[in-house]
Amino acid sequence: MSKIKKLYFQLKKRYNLPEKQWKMWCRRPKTIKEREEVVIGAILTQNTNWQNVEKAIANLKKADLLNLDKIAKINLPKLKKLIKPCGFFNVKSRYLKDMAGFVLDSGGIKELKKNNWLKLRENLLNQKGVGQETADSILNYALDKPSFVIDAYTRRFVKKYNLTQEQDYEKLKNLFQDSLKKDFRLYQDYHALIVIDGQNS
DNA sequence: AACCAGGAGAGAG
DNA sequence: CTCTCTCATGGT
Repeated sequence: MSKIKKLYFQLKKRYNLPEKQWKMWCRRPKTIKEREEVVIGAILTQNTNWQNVEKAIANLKKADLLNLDKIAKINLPKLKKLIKPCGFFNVKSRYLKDMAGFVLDSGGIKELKKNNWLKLRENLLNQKGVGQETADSILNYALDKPSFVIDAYTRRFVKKYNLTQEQDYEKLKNLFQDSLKKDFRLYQDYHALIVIDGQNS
């Protein structure tokens, strides 16, 4: 068994991965509304801690704007004001609107889910404001696709357990994917454990 | 008061 | 292709 797989069982046992430990960013969305929230969160959380994102999301929810249709229509200054707490609001507001447009033009979340996800990943990467991490977050968390997310937590995790010296995003991604069954739930759980382990050390 | 927190794009060399 | 700079807020 690979080191990565062993670590998974080890961490799962140590942290007893129960539903209650699942916070918003690692909870499995079911409804379209929830999936759209994940997409929005994926953009807002860029280079920001989750607490600030929660404030921005709370603002959007309070204004009843926490869905892609509304985001696509709202005027830019208003959107900026609402997402201000999570920083970089000038770029993120533009990214959000672009993303909303992209999803809607594609026929919505439901249609996107039917796409070949490798092709969809390419399309996502062509969107301004969507890099590899954001694309994989959307694919894995919002669309139930087995695309492993490499982020700052994952990189620290890899270093902490001496899994490899590699820094390249794709190579790190493959390191995990090649060692694990292609299961989007497993990828989500693993990433949640990586974050929990990172916060407990 | 500096520094960090789940990134990505644009420009320089 | 790799490096550096910029975008900006909130908590410690």
